[in-house]
Amino acid sequence: MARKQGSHSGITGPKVQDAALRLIARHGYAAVSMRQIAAAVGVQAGALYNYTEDKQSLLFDLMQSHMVALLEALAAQDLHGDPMQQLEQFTRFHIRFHLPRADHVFVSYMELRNLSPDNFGRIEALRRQYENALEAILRDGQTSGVFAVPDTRVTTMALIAMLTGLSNWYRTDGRLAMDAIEAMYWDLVRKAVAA
Amino acid sequence: MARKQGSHSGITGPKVQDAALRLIARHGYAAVSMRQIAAAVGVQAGALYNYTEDKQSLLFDLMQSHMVALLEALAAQDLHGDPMQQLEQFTRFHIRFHLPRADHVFVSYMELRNLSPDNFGRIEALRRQYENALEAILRDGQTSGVFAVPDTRVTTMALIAMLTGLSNWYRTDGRLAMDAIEAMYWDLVRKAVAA
DNA sequence: TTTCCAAATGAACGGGCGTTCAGTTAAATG
DNA sequence: CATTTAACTGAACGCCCGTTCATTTGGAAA
Repeated sequence: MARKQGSHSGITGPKVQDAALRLIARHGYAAVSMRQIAAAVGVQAGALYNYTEDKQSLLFDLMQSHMVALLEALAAQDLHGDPMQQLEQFTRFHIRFHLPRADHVFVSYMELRNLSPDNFGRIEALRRQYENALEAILRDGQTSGVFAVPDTRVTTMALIAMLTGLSNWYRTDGRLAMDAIEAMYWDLVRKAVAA
Repeated sequence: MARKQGSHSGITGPKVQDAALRLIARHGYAAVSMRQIAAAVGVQAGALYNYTEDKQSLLFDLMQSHMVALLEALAAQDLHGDPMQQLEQFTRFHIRFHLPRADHVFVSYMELRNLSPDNFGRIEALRRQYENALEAILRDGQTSGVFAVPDTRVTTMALIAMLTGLSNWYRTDGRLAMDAIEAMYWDLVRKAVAA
């Protein structure tokens, strides 16, 4: 019953990624089987291997594409103005990028230990790039006297944890809209680092 | 070769918990087998069932004991003084309690989705108790005008995420001692909520 | 209409899984 | 020393795992 209607490679491929993302975010990489992913796509397990080398690559590709999209979107922001303005742009960008991608965020931060050592190193390097972008803003502000942070590295990690943690409890049907959340978090960030 | 020397139930029991905690923190609940845990303890897989009803209970007990210990330690703090002082005590307590328990923290925040619905509800209730303790302080400070937070619930979640995230990158052999970290995080927290 | 081949099937591979349990061991008890 | 029993073994249960591959299918190309 192969190829029931039309050529499928352009359709099934993305469906595999989508199903894998949703299932892994929900149950965890180790708890999801290739047969479950295949069932969600509507094929047999063997067919998945037309679209991924193996299960590990499936996880790595999900995480890499998320990180690459994040870094590209950040670059496209073209942050400008003084450090305080740049920090506001970064903060709002972070929230706006992450909130609609709850599954990606979940997988990227919870499944690091299921990556092979090589793949872990690659994802870590991308993460560090992103952290460094924030730290550069904090250093600029510290130098120019706009910020008074105890340590730029520690503050970077603290702020990213605070912002990313939002994805763990925010619900689109909750009592607060994204704009309101964004304003509240910017308020907290601004005060925390202000001189 | 049963019972090689002395009665073991008081020894093997804790060893099972320790091995399970370390292995689950390292590899994840679903990725760790009962046989691996047994091997780390030095027994056969079947012997584990003298100490736990099943694998699920092993995970739940680890998380519950962590949360109960956290709430008991918090109660023992007997927070006193004005809201700002109480917030400082809470912040420093949180860091001092969590930093030496990296494995417990990791498991408690990463394996929630591997709990059965009933067990999930129980752990969530304990977590909410802890969050509420912080939110009560924030509300007091907001009422008395010492704090100026945008929303006590949002601020609670933001602060806890920031503080707990520390466990994900702090290394005891890193460049910063716990006391220094504690002071830095308190600095960030204080400024973020101050009126 | 015939040929071609991308796409998917379905069975099979060896192996590991959580859990149970009859049997064995050796420390504790009398 | 004889008995009891807590602690553990080792084998077995049925089941699911990731991955491979010969085979089948049916739309597209000639």
